[in-house]
Amino acid sequence: MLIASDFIRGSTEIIILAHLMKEDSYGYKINKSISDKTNGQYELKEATLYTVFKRLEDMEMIVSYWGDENKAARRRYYKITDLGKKFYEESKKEWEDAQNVIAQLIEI
Amino acid sequence: MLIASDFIRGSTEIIILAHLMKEDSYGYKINKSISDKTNGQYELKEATLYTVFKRLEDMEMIVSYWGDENKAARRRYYKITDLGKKFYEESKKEWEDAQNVIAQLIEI
DNA sequence: ACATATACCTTGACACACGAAGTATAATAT
DNA sequence: ATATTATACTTCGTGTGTCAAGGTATATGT
Repeated sequence: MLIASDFIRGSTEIIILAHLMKEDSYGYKINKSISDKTNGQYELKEATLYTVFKRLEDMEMIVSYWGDENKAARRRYYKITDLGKKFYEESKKEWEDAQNVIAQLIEI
Repeated sequence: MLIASDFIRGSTEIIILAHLMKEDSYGYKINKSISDKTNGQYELKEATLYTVFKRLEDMEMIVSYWGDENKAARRRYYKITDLGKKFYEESKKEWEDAQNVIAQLIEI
């Protein structure tokens, strides 16, 4: 079953940052990873993905650099900054708080 | 701490329907209840609240009627329909699924 | 030659939440 | 008496995040 995007909205930044906490990565790979991890239940649309990268870079949560592939299509890698790491940890707490609040309100 | 509204987005309908599952109610009271239940961590803005009522009524999830108060300010009461009850139960399941998916993606 | 997979980018539209403002009555404080 | 606060609903315009639809480019398989 597919996940309604309005339930995910606002979580895309954290999801991407969570990936970058592990290692530098690039858009296409991150999206594949999301799709795999959720058994196809969820995947970001490309337009959304690159919009979020742009936003996170403007916020200085991530920086980007071109991979030196001489073979395949060029990849733009993203790296999380110290600010981004801090933001990720805080956002995760906020997310948990929000889930608790909503769960209480809808009586789960 | 206040809850970021993007974490709530998409949950407002369920939150309101959850209240109406208990009993018919009106906007002001529902919002007070939300504020009380969350110890002030969250409250819907009035514009949002009435927008959601409008949307739910258009979707035939709820119906409304004027209260017969002869004393205080007039109240518009809302009642959940059978369709609304069904929608509520389904949405709750979807919400839980979405939370599990996100939790997995951000490694909680 | 053609299709498919990889990989990135941009533009415009849409839906939801919200800020700001307004209307109206009842209760309470000064 | 009159000013303020609490109750209660409404409408209009704006902003943000997501997405549909389109595009570019290279490598590999058939």
